[in-house]
Amino acid sequence: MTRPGRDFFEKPGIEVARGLLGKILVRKTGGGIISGKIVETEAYIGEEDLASHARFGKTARNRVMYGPGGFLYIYLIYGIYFNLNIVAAQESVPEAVLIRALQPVAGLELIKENLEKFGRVRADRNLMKGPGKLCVALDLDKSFYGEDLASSKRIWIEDAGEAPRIEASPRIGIDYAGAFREKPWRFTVSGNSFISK
DNA sequence: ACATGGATTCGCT
DNA sequence: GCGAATCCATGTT
Repeated sequence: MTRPGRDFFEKPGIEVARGLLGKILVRKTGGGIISGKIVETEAYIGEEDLASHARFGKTARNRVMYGPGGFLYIYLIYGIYFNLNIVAAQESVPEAVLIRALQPVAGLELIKENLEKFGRVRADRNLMKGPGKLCVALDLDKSFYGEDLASSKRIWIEDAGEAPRIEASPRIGIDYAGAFREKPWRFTVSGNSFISK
């Protein structure tokens, strides 16, 4: 297992979104290791992408998107859930990849504990399907904003050497995005049952 | 300051 | 497959 370095992330967002599929996201908590295979991603590409948080330019919230690739962009959505993004492309180019679903690999008990703690989410179904639940399962919060995947000791990516077959489709939940609504920038591992839809 | 609205989820059909 | 709840951080759209 090798850990992708800065160069892996400092490529166009679409390439990173595809490249992340089949890789393992590892989270080290006080209780142990949680890990999952990335099976669903979405790319958000630049200020002209009307679905992207960068569409209004640089703000306090999205500033990390304008930094170098490989850092985490985490934000609160609907007042309750966090979403996990990985910044792509080079400094000053605001691109990011939303992680939408993981296939559990290790730490199933910890995942269930985290979901139970959250209360709203039942622990017995669809463990890491959907970006909000995935963050609950991994016990991620605002303190991970700006975390560096290339050097962090509590969250990182490992390359399992897999090159899965990939399908592209329109992104989820962005009906407001006008001409960008139909862009096929959502990527899934072909035939995998752990994707969110 | 504060109204706004959302890169969702769940539960019901 | 669809509709509605939910609620706080964000940007002032």
